[in-house]
Amino acid sequence: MSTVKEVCKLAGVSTATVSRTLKNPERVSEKTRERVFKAMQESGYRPNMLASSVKTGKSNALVVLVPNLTNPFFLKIIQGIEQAAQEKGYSVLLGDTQGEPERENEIASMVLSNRADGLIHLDHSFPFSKSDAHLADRVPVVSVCERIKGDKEFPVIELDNYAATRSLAKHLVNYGHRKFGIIAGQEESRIHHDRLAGIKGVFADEEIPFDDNMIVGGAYSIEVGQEGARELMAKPERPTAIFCFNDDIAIGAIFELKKLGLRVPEDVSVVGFDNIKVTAFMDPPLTTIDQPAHEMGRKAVEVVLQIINNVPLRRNREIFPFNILERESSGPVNPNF
Amino acid sequence: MSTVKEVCKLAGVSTATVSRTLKNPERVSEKTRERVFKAMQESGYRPNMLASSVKTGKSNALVVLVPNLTNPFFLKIIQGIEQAAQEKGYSVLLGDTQGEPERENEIASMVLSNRADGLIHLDHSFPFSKSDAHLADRVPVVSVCERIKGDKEFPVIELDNYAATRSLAKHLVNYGHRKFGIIAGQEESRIHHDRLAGIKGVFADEEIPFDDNMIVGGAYSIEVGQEGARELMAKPERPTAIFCFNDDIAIGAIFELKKLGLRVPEDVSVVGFDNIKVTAFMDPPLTTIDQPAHEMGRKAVEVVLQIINNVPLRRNREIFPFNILERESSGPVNPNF
DNA sequence: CTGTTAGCGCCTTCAT
DNA sequence: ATGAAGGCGCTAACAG
Repeated sequence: MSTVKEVCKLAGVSTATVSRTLKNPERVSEKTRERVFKAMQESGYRPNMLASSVKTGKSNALVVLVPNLTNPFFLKIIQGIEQAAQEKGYSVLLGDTQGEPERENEIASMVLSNRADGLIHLDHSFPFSKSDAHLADRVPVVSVCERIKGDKEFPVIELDNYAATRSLAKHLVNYGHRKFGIIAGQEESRIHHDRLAGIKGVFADEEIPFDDNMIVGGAYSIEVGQEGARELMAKPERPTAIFCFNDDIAIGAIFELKKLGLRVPEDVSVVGFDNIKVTAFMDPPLTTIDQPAHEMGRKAVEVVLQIINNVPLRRNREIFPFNILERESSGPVNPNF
Repeated sequence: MSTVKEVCKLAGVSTATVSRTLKNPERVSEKTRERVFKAMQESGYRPNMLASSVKTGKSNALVVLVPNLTNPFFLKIIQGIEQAAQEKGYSVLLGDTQGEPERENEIASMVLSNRADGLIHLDHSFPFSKSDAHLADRVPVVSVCERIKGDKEFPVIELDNYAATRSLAKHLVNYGHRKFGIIAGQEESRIHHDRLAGIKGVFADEEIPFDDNMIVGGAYSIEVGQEGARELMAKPERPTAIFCFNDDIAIGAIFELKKLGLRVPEDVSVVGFDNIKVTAFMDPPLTTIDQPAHEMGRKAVEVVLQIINNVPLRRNREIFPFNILERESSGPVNPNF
């Protein structure tokens, strides 16, 4: 790989002129510009990004921390991030944390060692290690779809989870359901709270009794959905409708309900959350909440770049609108069930 | 962010000693080592990766080119890549190309500008622009699951696609099927050829006639699966079994067949390819080919690192074993159909 | 408009 | 075992 110097020799100019030809072409006469470009061609010159980054202190890269790469919902977000980043001339460093704190720490530390200028976090954990915590103050961080817990309030891009589950709950209540089950994900997270509160709010409005032992689950996976459905249907008072806190859980739940010989939605209604692509093609198509994941990813990039460029943020929370998709996995309560 | 110099001052040593403390601790006396570490702590020092990369000429990063981030199969590969890279101290730059040549060119050029040391490609296109082609000769490139077309033979990690579709075809023929349809992805790629050849090989063995107008499709998406199924079922001689060249296509095909009032597998058998997670939880669970995507991703990292480190490769093609999963979307031919 | 010069932060001989 | 000094490739004043 050839360097500036070779281009200098070939074009008969100084390094400054070469640099300028690339960064401020208008400050170079057309003649020399052409000569320099030609020299670049001939020598196969490529500017060394790293070298210029050392100078400017900017790596033009963003790190994305994702708890689980195989969750299609995250992928939609990441795709949005990726596209927005490309448009802005940034590249994306991907870190699959598997929810393990050590991995989070290690990946997050990339932004401390100048590999990246900012960090986008798709989980609720504080990603830095204790010893790095004080360094993290100056680092541009944004969280998407979750809120990072801890003292510092990081900017966040999120859905109105409370209103979303309210609308799901109303939808099911309107169908006559009174006995519910919930299969949740990780319970420590903020979105868990918001979603639960939304449901319980409707129950309170409608004076529907609900016992917390009808909440099962613990992770956002198909397997948890299966296990959760089995558990709920073994309760003394079986639910006629089940809230699943994401679509993967709903996929597992529906699979298991069918295996138990139950029909969806004739016997049990099931609703999901996220609207991953495949839910529209399931049997039955899943009633769920559509999150504008792609747009949320784009917004995350926008916000983190504002922080990087010291543009003051309008607000610390960006709340995106949801959309309830009433498909065929939910229906009227079955009086004979 | 503090630099070496501050550590020097605090510890009362030279920059060389600080550098050595990190890279060759054994060459520094225990006393000073401790002093230096303490100084690092106090000043919150983080080595600037970029700066050292300029010196060493290694960025310790790999670029991954993906045609479509939302395809779950690619995600399994990427997860494998990510993990292996992390273990080796490399970070992963992700580039979603959307199959667009310009994007490919731009992302691939990162490896020319020293942002990355190597490139892993999940598509069959030659990723560099024409003007970069001659520079690409010296760049470590590996392709996974596809073979990069062009003059140069890049190392490739792949499945025995021929044998895999052979086994699917035998499976269906054993069930008595004689009338087939195929919904394919992009037809220019090598894997398309191999998979088609595998199927036709079995047809030849069994003297089963097959007309190429029973091949439809054009992309690896759910929508193409839907459209393909509709098209095939409108043919004068309807197939009793359909090969889908990936699982997304199969998902769309099954959805559409049901919509047409047909039962799977009682009326029509459907088989997929890849074994993405959700296929095990569909109704009916999909018969498909399991690819060890995770391991293939890991292998890709291993191979590209060998090239980077000038370790001679044992072979230019690594062929991974497949596994046919006979689930419930395929069954005996229906004589009344 | 162009060249000279002085670094960016780190690594690495070469001395001591 | 440690320090001084030069340089990786590029950028950014400052001159001219």
